[in-house]
Amino acid sequence: MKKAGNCDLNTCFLCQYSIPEWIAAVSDHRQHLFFKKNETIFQEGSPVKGIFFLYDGKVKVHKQWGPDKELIVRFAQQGDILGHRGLGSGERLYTVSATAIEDTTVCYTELAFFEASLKVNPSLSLKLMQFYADELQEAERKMRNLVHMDVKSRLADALLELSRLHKALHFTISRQDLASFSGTTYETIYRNLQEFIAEKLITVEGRAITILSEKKLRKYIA
Amino acid sequence: MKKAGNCDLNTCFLCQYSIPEWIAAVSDHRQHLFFKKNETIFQEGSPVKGIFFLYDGKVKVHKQWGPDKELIVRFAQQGDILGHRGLGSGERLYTVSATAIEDTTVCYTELAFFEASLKVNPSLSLKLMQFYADELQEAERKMRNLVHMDVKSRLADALLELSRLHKALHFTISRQDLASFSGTTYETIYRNLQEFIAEKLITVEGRAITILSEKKLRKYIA
DNA sequence: GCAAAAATATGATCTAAATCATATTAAAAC
DNA sequence: GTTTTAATATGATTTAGATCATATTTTTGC
Repeated sequence: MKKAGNCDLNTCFLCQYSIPEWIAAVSDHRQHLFFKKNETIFQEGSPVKGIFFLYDGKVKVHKQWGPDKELIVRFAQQGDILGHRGLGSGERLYTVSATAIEDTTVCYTELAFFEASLKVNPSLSLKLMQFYADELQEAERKMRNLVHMDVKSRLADALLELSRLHKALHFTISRQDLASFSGTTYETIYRNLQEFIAEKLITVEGRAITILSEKKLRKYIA
Repeated sequence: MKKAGNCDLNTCFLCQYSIPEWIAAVSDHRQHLFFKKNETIFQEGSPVKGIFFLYDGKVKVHKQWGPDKELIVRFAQQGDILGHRGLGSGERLYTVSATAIEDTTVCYTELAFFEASLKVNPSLSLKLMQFYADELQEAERKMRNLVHMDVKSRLADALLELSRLHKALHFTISRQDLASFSGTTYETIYRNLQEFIAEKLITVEGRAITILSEKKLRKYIA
């Protein structure tokens, strides 16, 4: 991790929903950080010192289980806030890890500054609250899916979610990450991908996946 | 559902974190509702008109799956807010159902009034945000448990959670609800309860469960 | 550029937990 | 207070998906 070039003060969650007068303060208090692919941005269990905003790149937000198992709870996109789970009432420890899955630039602000920003910018608070509500809904939907849907349906859901995030029918992801995101194992993902390929719902070249029929994929979810 | 006696304007999430000057307004805008055991307070998929606060009784917050499967995401306690997931950015539909599991009194306020309350009471907004952060953390922890822990461990987790909520080692819950809360089926819960009884970690009399060894139960989770 | 590590491919085996089936008991409704 | 309905008890059967094993390919660190 090293410092990186400046962000445009216009892209991230913080800048987008702060009043114009506050942007100068943001500019003073932000810090740019660069993470290479596979570098850890923050680690589950370590103390929360600040909040991150993804300026460029891709990040997976995940929970560890033992030495070699994980669950990916979210893929963060440009502009997204990272580390906000630490704002809860308990001890201030990150409850998830964040890892760059490609070279990534983030803006960082100390917790105190972010909390000041919330006080100064009502619409930032409001948006953050909405964001929490949305994430909570999504987490609970996923919980229900884990309990009641089979792997193939969860994989279909994951593929559609990834397509939505990338705003494209084509995207790149490792099978391992796809497994961790679908709440299953590599082997099971491998087999189910084969099935989707055979059914001509997707094509796969290495890590690149292309959705051929969003519609048919969606049928697996309902 | 029918009207019920007045609340004390001191118990619920809304009153607790509103400034004293606002309480009169709350008093004017609240409505008391009474729900008998098994009555639905609100239904997943129906439009959000307002927010509820649990004054007395017990409520399960659950997601439906098909005609006869569900997942209980939370048991609400006295003072708790209900319906707040509706505050997200999407369409204003409840994403969960809430059902009284014993005779229950709730306070109800229309959405507009609650949103006004948020604007007037910064500490209410702050608390709500913390509450969201906490719920999100918990939901993601449960997701991880669903993926990586076996049923027995999840049952242990559920029992300890129920004990925490009731602030007692003794509580009452149907096996069906315990299954829906642990993300499994009635039969599997039945068998695992038998095992815990055999191991002398709990005793069971009808729907009443008593935890004998919190410590040993906790070992199943780590 | 090469060695080591990680990710992928794919079959074989195993097992936890779902489903099915049926009896019994308890609770709620009329 | 009896009928209907829902919850509980418990064994038998099935199955989805995890785990294991091993070969191959790809990526990454030095």
